[in-house]
Amino acid sequence: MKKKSVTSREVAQLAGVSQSAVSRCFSPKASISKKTRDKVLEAARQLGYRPNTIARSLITRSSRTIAVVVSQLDNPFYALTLAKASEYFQAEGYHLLLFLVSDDGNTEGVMSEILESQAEGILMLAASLATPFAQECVDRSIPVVMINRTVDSAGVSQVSSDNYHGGHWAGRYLVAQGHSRIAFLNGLPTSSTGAYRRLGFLDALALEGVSCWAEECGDYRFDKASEATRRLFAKSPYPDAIFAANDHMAIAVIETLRSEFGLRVPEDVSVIGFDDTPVASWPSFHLTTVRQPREEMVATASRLLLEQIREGQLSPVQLTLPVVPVIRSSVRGAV
Amino acid sequence: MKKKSVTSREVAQLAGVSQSAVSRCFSPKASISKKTRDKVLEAARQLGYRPNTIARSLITRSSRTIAVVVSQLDNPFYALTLAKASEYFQAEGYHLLLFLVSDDGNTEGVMSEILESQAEGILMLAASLATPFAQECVDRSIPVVMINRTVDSAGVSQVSSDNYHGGHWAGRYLVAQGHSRIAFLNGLPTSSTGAYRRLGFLDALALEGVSCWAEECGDYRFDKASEATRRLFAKSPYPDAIFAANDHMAIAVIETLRSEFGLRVPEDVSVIGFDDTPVASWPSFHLTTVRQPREEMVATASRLLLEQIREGQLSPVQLTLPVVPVIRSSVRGAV
DNA sequence: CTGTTAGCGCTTTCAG
DNA sequence: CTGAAAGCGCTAACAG
Repeated sequence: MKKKSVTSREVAQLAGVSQSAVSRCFSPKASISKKTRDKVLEAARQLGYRPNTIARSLITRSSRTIAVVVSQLDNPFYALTLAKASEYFQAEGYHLLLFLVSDDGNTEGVMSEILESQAEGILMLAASLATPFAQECVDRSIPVVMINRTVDSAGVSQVSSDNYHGGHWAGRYLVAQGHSRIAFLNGLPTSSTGAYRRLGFLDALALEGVSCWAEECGDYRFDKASEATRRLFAKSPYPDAIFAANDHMAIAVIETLRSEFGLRVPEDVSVIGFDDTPVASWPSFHLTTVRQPREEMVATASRLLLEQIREGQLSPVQLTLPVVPVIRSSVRGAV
Repeated sequence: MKKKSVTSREVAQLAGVSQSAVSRCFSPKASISKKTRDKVLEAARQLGYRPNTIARSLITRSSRTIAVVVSQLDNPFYALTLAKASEYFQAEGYHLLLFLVSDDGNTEGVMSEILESQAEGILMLAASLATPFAQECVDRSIPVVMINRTVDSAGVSQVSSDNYHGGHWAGRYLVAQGHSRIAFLNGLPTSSTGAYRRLGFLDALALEGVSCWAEECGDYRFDKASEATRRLFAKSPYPDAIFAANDHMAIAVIETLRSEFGLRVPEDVSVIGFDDTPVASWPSFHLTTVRQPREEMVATASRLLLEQIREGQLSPVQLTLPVVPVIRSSVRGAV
C-alpha cells in the first residue's frame, strides 16, 4: 500500500542524465551546467521528487538535527524558550528532535535514544543530565548546552542567569522594605537553579542580620506551591514576606493568600517571584520579580551549540547572564 | 576532530562473529543464541557501540519519526497538548520532530522540510495546511491528523472539539442570564476553530432574538485582546457581556476591564472563555468557560495517526469531541 | 542459529 | 562539466 517513493535514479532516467547529476542539482555547492540542471529540475517536478534526507545524512554523517530535552513545558517560561530555540535552529537549517522529561527525573531512557538518533547537538532546557551520559556525549564529541541547570561534569556548556544575585537582591529588597518574617519557597530540591537562588537569598538575609523565617518546597508547580502556602500560613505569626523561586509559584502564593486567607498583597504579605513571565505583569498580580534574560539566554545557548557543532568541539563554557530586578507592586512600600 | 563512531562491523570483529549477528542482537524479533548474544553485548559495551538509527531507517524505510507542527505555543492549551503528544509517542517508540510556525502563516517552507525528513506521520496542532501540501501528503501516503483546525481537503484526518455547540451554549447562556448587549471577541480570522465558535454563538443569539452587539478580533493574543477590549468599551453604552474565542483572550478582557475601566466581572460585565486552561480556574478569574477535552483530543489524534501509519493509510476520519460548559462565576447570576 | 550477500538512496572522489 | 564506481552503517533474505 505504501507508495514507493521517487528516487534520484528515476529522475536521472527521465532526464536522461546520470544519477550523480541529479544529486548535484540538490547540493548547493556542486557545479552543474544550467542546461542539465533545468532538465533535471523539470523531471524532478514531474515525478514529485524530494531528496531523502536520511540517505543524505548517512553519507554526510550529519543529521542536521538537534535534540532538545525539556521539562516543565507547562511553565510559560520554558514554552517561550523552546519557541525561541526552534525559531533559531529552523533559521539555521537544523531540525529539532523533541524530548520531554518529567521534571528532573529519568533522562536515562531518553538519553540513549538521543545518542542513537545521531543528533549533532543537545540542548537541555531545565533538565539535568546524569554524569555518565554527559561523559558519553563528551566521548562522542556531541556538544551539549544546558540552559538553567548545571551538571558537575566538565565538557558540558551551561548558560544560566545569575540566580545567586537574583536571590540576593530579593533578600536585600525585602529587608529594605522593612520585612522581618521572610519565608522562602523553593522549587525542586534537586535543581541547581533553585539552590543558587536560595543561597543568594539566605546570604543576603544573613548579611542584614535577619534569619529566614521558614522554608517550604513547591516543586515549581502551582498546586504544590498552594499547598506550601497553606502550611506557611497555618499558624500565626505568619510570614510577612515570601520569596518564591519562580513566578509560577509566586502567583500560586498570591492566589492562595487572597482566596483562602483573605490576605492582601502587598498590604499584609509581600511576594517576590523569579523569571518575569508574562503573567507577572498582569494587573491582577503586578508581581515584583527578578527578570531572567530569556531571549538572550536561549540565543546565547543556541549560538554556542551551533559553534561547537561546526568547530567540532569547542572548549565548553559556563556563562552566567545578569538578571534585572523588576519592581512592581507586590512588595509593600514600592515606589 | 569528530571522533569516528563505532560500527557494528567493529563490534563483530571484537566479538569474533559476523556483522549480521551484531545486527540481530539489536533487533528485538531476530533469533540469536544466548552465547553469541552475550559475546556481542560485551564487545558492544567495551566499545561503547550504539546502533545508528539513520542507517536503520534507510533500509527499513521507517524513520519512527512524527513531525509535529505547532503554532501558538505561548498558549498553555497547546503547550500542554504538545506535552501529552510527546508522552504518547515516546511511549510508542516514536520521536517527535518539532516545527513551530507563526500562527496560521507560512507552513509552506516547513512542509517541504517535513516531506524531505521522511517523517512517517504529521500532527498539526492549531496550524493549518495549504491544500497542495495536503494533497502531496496523500499522494505519498503520509498520514496527517489535525487537531483543532480543518482543511478543505479530503485525505486528512481531523480531531476537533465541538466548537459550534460550545459557541452555541455560550450564546444561550448569556441570554439566559439576562444579557442583551453581547459582544464576540474572535481569534484569528482565518482559523476554522474560531469561525465555528462564532457561528454557533451567533446562531444561538439569533434563536433567542438577540443580535450581536459588537464583534472584534483579538488574534488569540493577549495584547490584541486587550486592545480589542478598549475599542469595545470606548463608547457607552458598552457591552454587558463578552464571549471570547479562547480563555487566553477572556483573561485579557477581564484584566483590561478591571484595571483600565474599573469595571467588575461579573457585576458590570460578564465574560465567557473557551478551553478551560488552568488559568481559568484561578480564584482571581474563576472564569466560566467551555472546556475542550484536551487530553482526549490529543490521545485520539495520536492513536489515529499511529493506526494510519501502521495500516498504511486508513481512510481519514473527521472527529468532533463534545465540549463541556464549566460554570464558574464570571457570568452574573451564576448559581 | 549463523555467515554471506545484496542493497536502502544518496554523496563524493576520480577519470574522462 | 559529467558519468562511473565506491561506499555510509545497517537489515533482510538466503543458504548452510
